[in-house]
Amino acid sequence: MGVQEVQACLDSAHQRCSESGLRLTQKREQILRLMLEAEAPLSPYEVVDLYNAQAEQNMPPNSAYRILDFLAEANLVHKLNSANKYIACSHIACSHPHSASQFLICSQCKTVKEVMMEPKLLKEIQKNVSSAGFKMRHPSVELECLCGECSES
Amino acid sequence: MGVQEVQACLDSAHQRCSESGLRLTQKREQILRLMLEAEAPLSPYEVVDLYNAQAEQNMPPNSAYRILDFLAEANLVHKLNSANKYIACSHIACSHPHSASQFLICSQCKTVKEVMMEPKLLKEIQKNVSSAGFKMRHPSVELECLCGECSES
DNA sequence: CTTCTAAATGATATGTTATATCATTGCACA
DNA sequence: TGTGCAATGATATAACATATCATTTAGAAG
Ligand SMILES: [Zn+2]
Ligand SMILES: [Zn+2]
Ligand SMILES: [Zn+2]
Ligand SMILES: [Zn+2]
Repeated sequence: MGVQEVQACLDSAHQRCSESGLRLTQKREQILRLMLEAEAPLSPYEVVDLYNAQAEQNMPPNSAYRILDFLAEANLVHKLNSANKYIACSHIACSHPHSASQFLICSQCKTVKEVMMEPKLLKEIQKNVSSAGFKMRHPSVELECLCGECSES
Repeated sequence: MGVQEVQACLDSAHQRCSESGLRLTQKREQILRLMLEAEAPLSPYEVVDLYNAQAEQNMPPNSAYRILDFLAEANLVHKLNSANKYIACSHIACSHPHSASQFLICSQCKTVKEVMMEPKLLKEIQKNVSSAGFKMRHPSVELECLCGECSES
């Protein structure tokens, strides 16, 4: 992701946060930028290492955990449960509201693609939930895949 | 799950394993029984504790990890990525083949319900994967929910 | 029924990840 | 310019996961 795209995401993130009364502090913004530039899933400890290398500071692990939690709560990053890592949302600068996503994860090269679920599909899933007497709060659809490149070789 | 149901699952598991050339050893069977009786997600360390309490033996953690891995590979238990726990498959004794499942997880009481995905739904998900140029290997659909009881109170 | 072999399990150590607790900083608001 | 609460830092430790090598066990071969 180019510098100007990253900046667009950060701007959009600031706007969205202030609209919802969330505080995108300097540290949180720094971590978000880092995630946007990484374009790959990062664990909290990997975030710490990257941050400390770049900023020549010393962020403690619990701060990384807290900040990633915040960003995930704000839908600016997503947690990939199958890897216990986080990845920047691919739709921060998009105008449409963020609905549920499918995450296509290449088991070989670890590339991740975030695809919005069509309303029809989401409704289909929702239907099964309701008929079991449950109420859905947050779906997590992670698909272990092979990406185009990796399935060729 | 009653004693006779557990036994039916174990019998079915033995049959399925021998058909696929897998070895459902004594330890593996003991752990599977334990999971069937628990009817709740258990972490490897919880399995160790339960086993050691019941059998008054001392299973090391790595054995629990290995055995749970084996059982998951054999589709006799499933790994819940969002909790890093395992739960016995609800369809061991069923005659139909095991396709992909949705896991409805109550965030409050941690009840889990495993619901088979209808082919139509699976195909819908698959479609999005293909159109992104990926090949699906193993879907993980975990839905953070409130169960019937918990959503009332 | 032995003996052999590979797979499974145990023992042990250690690396990694996650969290708990309290102190300190810094920003919003009066 | 204080005052209070949210955010972050410092530190310790708990919980989780894995690596390595030894030992046992189960199945195959003779
Ligand atoms: Zn997103
Ligand atoms: Zn790939
Ligand atoms: Zn199942
Ligand atoms: Zn519940």
